[in-house]
Amino acid sequence: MDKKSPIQITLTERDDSVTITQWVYETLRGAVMNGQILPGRALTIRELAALLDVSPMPIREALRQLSAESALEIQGNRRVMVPTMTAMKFTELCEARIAIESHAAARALPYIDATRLAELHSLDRLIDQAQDDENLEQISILNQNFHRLLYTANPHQVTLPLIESLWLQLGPFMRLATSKLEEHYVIDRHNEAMLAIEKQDAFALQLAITADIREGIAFASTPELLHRFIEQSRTASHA
Amino acid sequence: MDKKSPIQITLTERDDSVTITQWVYETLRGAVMNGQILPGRALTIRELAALLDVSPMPIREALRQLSAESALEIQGNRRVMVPTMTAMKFTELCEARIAIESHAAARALPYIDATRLAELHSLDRLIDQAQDDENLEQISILNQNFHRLLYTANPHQVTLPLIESLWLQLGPFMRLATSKLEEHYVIDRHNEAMLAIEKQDAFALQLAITADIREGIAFASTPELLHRFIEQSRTASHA
DNA sequence: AAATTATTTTTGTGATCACAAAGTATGGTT
DNA sequence: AACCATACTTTGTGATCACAAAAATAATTT
Repeated sequence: MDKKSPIQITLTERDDSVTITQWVYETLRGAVMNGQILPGRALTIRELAALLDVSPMPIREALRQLSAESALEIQGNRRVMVPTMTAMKFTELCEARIAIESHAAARALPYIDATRLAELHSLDRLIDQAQDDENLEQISILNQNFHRLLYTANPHQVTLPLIESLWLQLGPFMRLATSKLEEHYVIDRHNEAMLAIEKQDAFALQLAITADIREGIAFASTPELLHRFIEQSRTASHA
Repeated sequence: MDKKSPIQITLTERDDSVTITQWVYETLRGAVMNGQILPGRALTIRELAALLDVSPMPIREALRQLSAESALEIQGNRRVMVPTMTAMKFTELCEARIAIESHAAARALPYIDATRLAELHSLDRLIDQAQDDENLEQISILNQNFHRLLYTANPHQVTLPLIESLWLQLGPFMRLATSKLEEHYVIDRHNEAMLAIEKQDAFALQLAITADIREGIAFASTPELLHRFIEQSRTASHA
């Protein structure tokens, strides 16, 4: 058991108002999102239960939910693991993000009022600030919040769960991408998006979102770098 | 308990090679898909356990998975139910289908070889046949198979789980729509799609898929009819 | 020594139990 | 008769246990 790569999960204080299962779910979700669990690493219920100091039951439920969200993968052996990434899959995930998120943005556009636009602006300012501080973790979170705030303007919106699933699958690798951030290479596409919102220009908004996603992936990591990392992470699972 | 609307779930023979949880999941999924459970109807673990004659455990797992797929909804009370539909949500689901599925089709196009095209053709013939027999249930299933076969041509495809989630949410209402089928109103957009495939014309394929989805919803049910049914189904939950 | 079989351990699955919170019904008070 | 407090029931949650399948290890044979 010890020969398997160790898992270092950041544990947050558990609020009693929340069920254990929910807490486990959020904890494991965070661990996957932050790349704390290596792709291909087999996860066992009892191991995680011991790690999080709970009974196997909440683990089972959380694992099943994460699997349904494609954050984890159930192999034929009934074993659960973080899915391995391939360059092609990475491309597909990014293109899916663009297709769905630009659609979600256009659908949200008519519902964005002055209040929400102001909120978007203030979020954007926080992102600028985080960029000055070079706080990569923060940038990533705030960027997600920006997108979420945009799409949820549509009160009838149904795509956010799908989008979050894609984020989850890309999570570990987005993190790598941002970790390579060095220059002021990040052109702020959010301003472009907000300008489009003010003009109620759906097409321009879609272009801005598309560009934002594409650059968010490409700004630091060249295709070659990406490719190399992906292949490297696949071999890591053999450890 | 008996004052609640009764649930009539079609039980299939359980294969021993499959886990009970898996069987329960498929059974409940089918029940939701076929509209056998009224939206808004509260589902309890013990009730379903008694109904399917299994212990509460597999029910719990299946419910959690279905909730993660947006097939069921967890209320604040921790109660689980089939989500209620609104006209706006219905529109959003359809538009999401179009956005994602036309994208998935375009992405699959380069991978469709002669073998798969032949399979698509033979599926299409089966659909024609089912249409002659006015076998609505069959048409619905075969139509899904057609779309699935198309999208899964792409070996790196990541959107099918998302698409299936949308199908699940639309399920009960798609069923209504097809139940209104009377005339030969159904123009076959599948031929259009397959022609586009032969020409390797991505844009034409997207148009065909879009038209297919749009008509699949609209061909029998006028917006007014749809609206009326949706409102009606909402009040049904008060029974 | 390599491959195959046998044994032991680990693991997921599913059933049962205990408990607290939510819901429902009941009975008493205004 | 309407309202509220109390008792009772139902329900989800989480822990524990039993078991069979799978994995890993050890033993045996070719």
